[in-house]
Amino acid sequence: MNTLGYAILSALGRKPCSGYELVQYLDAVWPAKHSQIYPRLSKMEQNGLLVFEEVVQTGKPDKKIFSITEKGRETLEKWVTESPSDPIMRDEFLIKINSIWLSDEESAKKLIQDRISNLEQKVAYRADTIAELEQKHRENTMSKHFGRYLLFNRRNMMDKEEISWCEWVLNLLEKTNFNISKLMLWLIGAGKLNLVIQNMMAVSEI
Amino acid sequence: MNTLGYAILSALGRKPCSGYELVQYLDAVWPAKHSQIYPRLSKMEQNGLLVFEEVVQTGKPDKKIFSITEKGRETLEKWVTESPSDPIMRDEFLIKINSIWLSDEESAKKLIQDRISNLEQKVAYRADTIAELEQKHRENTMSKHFGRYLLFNRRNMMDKEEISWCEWVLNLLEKTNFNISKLMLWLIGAGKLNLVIQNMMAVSEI
DNA sequence: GGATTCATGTAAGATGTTACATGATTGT
DNA sequence: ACAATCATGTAACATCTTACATGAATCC
Repeated sequence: MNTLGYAILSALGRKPCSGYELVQYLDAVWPAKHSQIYPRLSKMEQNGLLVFEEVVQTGKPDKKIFSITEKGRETLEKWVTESPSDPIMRDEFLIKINSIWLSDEESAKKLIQDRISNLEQKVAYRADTIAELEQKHRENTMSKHFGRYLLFNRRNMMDKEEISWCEWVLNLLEKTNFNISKLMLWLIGAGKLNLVIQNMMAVSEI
Repeated sequence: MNTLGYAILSALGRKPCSGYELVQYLDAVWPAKHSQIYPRLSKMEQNGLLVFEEVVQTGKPDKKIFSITEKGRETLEKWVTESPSDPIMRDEFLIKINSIWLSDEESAKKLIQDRISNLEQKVAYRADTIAELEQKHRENTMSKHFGRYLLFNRRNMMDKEEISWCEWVLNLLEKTNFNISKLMLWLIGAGKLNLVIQNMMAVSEI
C-alpha cells in the first residue's frame, strides 16, 4: 500500500464515496488524477480493504460507492500512528524567484503579481468550503469534518502569509526608484537585510 | 526540457557545479536524487545547454564541472518569464491529522510533538546556511546569493509558523482535561472555532 | 452548437525512488 | 571496525501525468 491508498482510506473513513467524488475530495490532501485512483480502488477492493456497491442511475452514468471495511479501518489506524515521511514541496515559482534577477524588473514584478492573484483566488475559493464545513459543525456531524476544517484553515493561513511575503517583495521593488541591485545594496549597506526579512510582516516602512 | 532541467540551469547560472554538488544545492529548491540528475545533465550537455570540464583529483574520485552555455542562459531567461505551474505539496502528516481522531489522544499528541521537533531541527539546521549566505552578501558576491537567501528565510518563516500551529493544537489538547471531542464541542458551543483558528498565533489563553 | 458535469476505465509516457556497482579517504 | 564523504553511473521499479475511449444531461 502506498500513501494514496491511505489517503483514500482516510477519506472513506469519513463517508463512503465514488471514485469520482474521491478525486475532488483528495485534491486538498493528496491530489491524484482519476487514472490513478480507479486502479488503486480495484486493488484495495481485491485486498479486502474496501467494498463497493454498484448504484444504477438514470441520466447519469452508473457508479460504484466504496466503503471502508473493518480490515481497512485497522490498516489505517495502524498507519496513522507511524511517523510520517518528510513533506515534499515542488514549486516552480521558487526556481523562478531564484533566477529572476537575470531578467528585467518588469518581469520580476509580473511574476510576483501573478502569484499574488493566484493565491488570492485560492483563498477566496477555499473560503466557501470553510463556511460549509463550519455549517456542518453546527449540524453536529462535526467530528468527521473537524480535521478537514483545520486543514483548510491552515492552508488559507499559509497562503495568506505567502501573499504578505509577495507584497513585501513587491513593495520593495515598487516603492521608489530602486532597482533590484540598488535595493540589495541598500539593504546590505544598512545591515538590515536579516532583520527586515525576519520581521517582514510587521514592517510597513523601510 | 522539464522543471528539473530548469532548476539545474538556475543553479549553474549562479556558479559551475559538479552533479554531486547539484544534488545538495537543489535540495532546497527542487529535490532530486543523483540517479535523476546525472542522466539529465548528459542530455542537457548533448543539447548544448551545458558544457563540462573533467577535473582529475587525487584521493577523491574525478569529477565533471558543468557550466551553463549561452544557449542555456537564453533558455532559462525565456522560461523564467512564463507563468509557473501550480505548486505541488505532498505531506503525509496532513492525511494523518485528518484521521488522527480515529485513534487515541496519546497518539495524536505524539504525532504533533514529533512534527514539532522535526520542524525545529530543520529551522536550526537552516540557520547555519542563512548565516553563511549573509556572510557572502558582505563579501560582495551577493547578487547571486540573494534569491537563495530570500528562499531560506521564507522556508524558515513558514516552518516556524507551522510550529506555532502545532503548538496551538497541542496546547488545546494538553492544557486541561479536554479530550478531543470535548474540545470540539466547546469550541463550537462558544462559536469561536473560526475566530480562534484565524488568530491562532495571537491567542495564548482560551 | 460547444463546454461542463457526471462517471469509469486503459495505455503510454514522464518523472521520481530504491537498489546495484565501485573505491579511496577521513572521522568516530 | 564502521560509517560517512566524495563522485559517477545504470537498472528496476513505483508513481504521476496526459491522452484515448464512451455517452447522456445540462448550461450558456
